[in-house]
Amino acid sequence: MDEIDRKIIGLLQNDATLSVAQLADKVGLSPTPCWKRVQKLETNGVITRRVALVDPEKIGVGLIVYVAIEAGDHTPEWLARFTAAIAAMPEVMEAHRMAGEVDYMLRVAVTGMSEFDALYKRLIAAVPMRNVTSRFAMEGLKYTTAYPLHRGRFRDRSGREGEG
Amino acid sequence: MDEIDRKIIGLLQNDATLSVAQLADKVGLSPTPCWKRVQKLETNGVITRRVALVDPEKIGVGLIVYVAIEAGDHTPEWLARFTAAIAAMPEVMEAHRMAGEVDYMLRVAVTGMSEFDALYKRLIAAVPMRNVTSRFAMEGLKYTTAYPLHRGRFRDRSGREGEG
DNA sequence: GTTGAAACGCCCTGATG
DNA sequence: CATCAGGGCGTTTCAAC
Repeated sequence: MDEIDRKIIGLLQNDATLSVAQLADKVGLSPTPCWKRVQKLETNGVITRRVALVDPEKIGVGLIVYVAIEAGDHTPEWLARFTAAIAAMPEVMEAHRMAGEVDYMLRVAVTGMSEFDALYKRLIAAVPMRNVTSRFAMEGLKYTTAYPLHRGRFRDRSGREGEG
Repeated sequence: MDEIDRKIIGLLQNDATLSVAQLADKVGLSPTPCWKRVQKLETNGVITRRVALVDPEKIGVGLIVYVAIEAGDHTPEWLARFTAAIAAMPEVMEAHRMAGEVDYMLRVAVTGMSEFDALYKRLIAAVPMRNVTSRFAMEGLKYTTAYPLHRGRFRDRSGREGEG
């Protein structure tokens, strides 16, 4: 994982339709080794998948809601049931277990308030909640799936800190 | 935008490496019209881009933080400066203007606490803040870029409600 | 909508230096 | 790492039904 690998990742995170030839040109490599690097990034699990991004407004899921949840109780069973419940809900696009007051944060995409209300009811029916706070988005200011890449800050297999 | 289009979107949201032939087979179409539908979805802006998704842990950005912000003042200038500031910060992967108490929500990806602290300082230096509340993710339970697709609930060009 | 068939480019794999 | 060469697949466009 060197500077060239990071360049490849950065480019592919923004446009996965780039051909190996174009990619090689942009990172200053010939196609063959560039192709091998891409393969290795995929087999190593760095690049996990290639997907199409869709305009949510165009398909009618314009309402984004952030949901902060406090668990009803703190048991493995609760977590298991909660995890299974949100896994089965396509409207829940993201879920994290948090540090601090709030136990879980969800990012939800729905068509509108009525659909969100239905989701809320399914959620509280699936598992007991101590508190649920929903925050509704009015306007999207920024959205990207590209993670930030740092000049040479990473941790390699041996566990040492790296610096490009 | 009919049921077949929605199937195509659903499949491509999960795997953009599918060939037109495979896609056509899965949606019950022959390759030619299937290819035309994909083209139309792209020119109409439904499919906006194709990107590679990366494992954040593998590239060292394992810390996800949700930041709730109350604006220092409510003026167009504040919003303009804030928007410009976060646009220039690759660590800020998502930003929404919210309804209710919290004015803005950010989703941030960083290498660790020290980097988050540096980002926080850049943020409050860029524009005055009334309140900033940061919540740190311990564990990711779910993540998808695929928006939910509803059986025939959409709004077509003429503005009428549609039902498949 | 369907099938069939072209042309072209790219993917992927070897070989060599 | 670079370059060259090749087979095979997929895309893209065309024709006709």
